[in-house]
Amino acid sequence: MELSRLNQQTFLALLKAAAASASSRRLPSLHAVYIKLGFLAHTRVTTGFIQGYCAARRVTDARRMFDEMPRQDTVSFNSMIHGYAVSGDVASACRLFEQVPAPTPVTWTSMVAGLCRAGDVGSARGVFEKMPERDLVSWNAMISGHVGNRQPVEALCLFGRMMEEGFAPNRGTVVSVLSACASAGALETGKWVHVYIEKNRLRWDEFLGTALVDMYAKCGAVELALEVFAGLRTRDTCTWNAMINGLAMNGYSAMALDMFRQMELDGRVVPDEVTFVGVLLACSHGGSVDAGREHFNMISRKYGIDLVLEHYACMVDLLARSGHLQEAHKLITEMPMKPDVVVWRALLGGCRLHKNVKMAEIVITEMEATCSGGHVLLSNLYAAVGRWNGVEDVRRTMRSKGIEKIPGCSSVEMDGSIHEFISGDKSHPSYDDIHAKLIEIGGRMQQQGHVTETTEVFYDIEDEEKEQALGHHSEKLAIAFGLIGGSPDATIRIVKNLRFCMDCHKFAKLVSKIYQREIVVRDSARFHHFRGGTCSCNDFW
DNA sequence: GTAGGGTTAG
Repeated sequence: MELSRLNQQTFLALLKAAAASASSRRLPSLHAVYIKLGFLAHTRVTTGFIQGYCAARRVTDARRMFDEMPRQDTVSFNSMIHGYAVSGDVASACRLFEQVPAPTPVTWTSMVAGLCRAGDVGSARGVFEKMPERDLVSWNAMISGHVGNRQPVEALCLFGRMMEEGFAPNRGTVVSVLSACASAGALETGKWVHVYIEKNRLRWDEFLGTALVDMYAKCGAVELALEVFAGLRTRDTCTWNAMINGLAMNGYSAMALDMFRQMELDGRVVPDEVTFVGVLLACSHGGSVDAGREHFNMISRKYGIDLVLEHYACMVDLLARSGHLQEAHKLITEMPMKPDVVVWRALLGGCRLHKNVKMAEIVITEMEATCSGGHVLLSNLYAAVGRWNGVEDVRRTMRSKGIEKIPGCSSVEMDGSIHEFISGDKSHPSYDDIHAKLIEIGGRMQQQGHVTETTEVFYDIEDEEKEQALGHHSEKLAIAFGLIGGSPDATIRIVKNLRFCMDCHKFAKLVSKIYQREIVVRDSARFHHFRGGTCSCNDFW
């Protein structure tokens, strides 16, 4: 039977609608009609069904139709491969990829994206490099794959290569690249992208606005984030979330809460669970326990949003930080889901801050020791109160369980490229200069009568040795590097993967005073803006 | 528009 153009379009429209509604209950009945009318030979419509079933996470049904269709074309192959890739079945995607008669950039890109989604960036990159020809989307897929797998520096390098090869970035590209800049703290590159957007008049949408606001906020340039945010025509929930969270991370707690109020007043968008992570973060960094409790209660009562693990983690963090250790512990025991290591670590952090060893020991026995974070915190806590045998015990436990301490890593952007420093690493080409600078800094600090804090070094060793070990913390290397290079009045911007230790925090404060340099450090929890010997966090983190 | 790439939290 001939399927008229109208019917074909009607069918495709119906399919699209059916696939869009998450439950996809209508797919089977559409399927039945389709069989009854004998339309199986219509490749386009069958492909539509394949996509519909894939979108409904019914890949097996999609595959059955694919196998039954009389003429499989490139598009149906690609749709099927993409379906496998999205569902996480990379093996099947690979097998089918081998059978495609004439793979196009779309086919290859589906594989690249699928491997990235599955977390195998290495293989994805291998496939990407093997592609006979790449188009813009292929580049975008690989760039976003690196970003999604926490490899922002690789993403930025690839972006550079893409431009060298003459591809003009589009919105998809810049959104991913801005996200890379955000996680790497690459402000200069981010600014360049901003200029590129304006110059080439890329069309603004919520994705682009959000990515730009987020980039500025995550690079510690709050004023610029606010400026962009104010100038946006359209803002969705994500955009507001990026702004609220950006303010919270940078220590502007009151402004973050005010922004949330504005969001409510605006009325065009509805807060979601992410919004409240930002709001609670603001309360936490501002030390506002009461506001935190109020907002926490609001989440489900006023907004009907289900509380998720992150909300509990924030709340435990807030309570524990401000010394309400019992209440924090009680909240953990009462929460409806299994607490994860982030939650326990938040409580442990509070125990360390308030030097409550007893509670910390309870916590450590209650939490399943699967991650190094808790152990390191406990070990630091023992060190802080001088219980060196405790430190050694924890170390031994970690060794026996094969838990490794995550190495500290700090990065600095210099002249548009990112320099990474790993704790204790001596491999950077400028290491000798950095080392000399660190000695110079130490000398100037001593001249001014400052003694370094040594309580957070993990072993009971002589003080000089401890200082030596501290000298190698990654943020110190990065700060020294920042002092050597760049213009003498430029802000030194650093991104660190772990939290600041007490000593490095003090170090940064002193450097900002002695060298009259602004230093901005984003650690794993928040921002620290150092200026004239003080920090925006008021030593509360 | 029958196919591939994009933002926020943790």
